[in-house]
Amino acid sequence: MKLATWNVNSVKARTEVVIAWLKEAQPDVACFQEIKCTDEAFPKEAFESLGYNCAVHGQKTYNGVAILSKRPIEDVSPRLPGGDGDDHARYIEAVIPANRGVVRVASIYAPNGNPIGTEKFQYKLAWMDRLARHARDLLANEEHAALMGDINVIPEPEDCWDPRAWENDALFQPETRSAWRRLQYLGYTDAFRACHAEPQQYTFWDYQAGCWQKNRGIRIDHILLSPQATDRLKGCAIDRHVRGWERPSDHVPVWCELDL
DNA sequence: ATGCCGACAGGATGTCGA
Repeated sequence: MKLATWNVNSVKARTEVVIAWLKEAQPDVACFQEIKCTDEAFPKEAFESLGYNCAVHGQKTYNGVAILSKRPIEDVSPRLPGGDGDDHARYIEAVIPANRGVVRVASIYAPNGNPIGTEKFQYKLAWMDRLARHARDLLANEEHAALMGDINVIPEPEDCWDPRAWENDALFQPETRSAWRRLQYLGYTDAFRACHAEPQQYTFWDYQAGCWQKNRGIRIDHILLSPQATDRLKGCAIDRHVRGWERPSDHVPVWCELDL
């Protein structure tokens, strides 16, 4: 079973690119972030014609997440527990039946948090705390779970082209990286790092300053697997080439294969 | 240097992203 995540940076502006990638990659499940549209404006029919069911938690202009699945989508919950008054559409979770058992998947768009020293950074940390609490609660189910998305964390210095360039950025603060480690201490595995040791493997390249051409990127899109899902992990990869397509997102898809 | 790019809403240019 192939599970993928991709921050598409507007699904309306990217529909053709997304369709091209779905046809090429053929994921069983695809989690999208930053769809930047309401549920009504989501181009469901285009994806349904490729055989996908859609669960959408949209929002006008900003944020917005979705789950596409070739199999039925069950038990959809369109928010992360604990967000009192938080109206950002940053989380959707559902259960997908597999050949053997089920897999719980979440499409996650964690806050950016810049600039540091502001309420935006506090919001980022509070949101990561909520994510950790919910991730902890999910472990009690002892099920296959894949928490995937734009987590907006650079885990280690080797996950960016120049750590000094990121030292004042919210994505690389000690508190941010601590929140990331907490998810792993709970028992979740970074699927990409479980499969690959090479440094400088990126999922995002800024549109500006020729970052793509110079390969100045960061690895911020992640797949976190529960222990049960990790035991089924067969492989994980970054679809880097998609960044070179016409009118690309600034992020590229990340996917993993689970023996389910 | 806080811009360089790109999407959005709206109908000019400010906000946001990372």
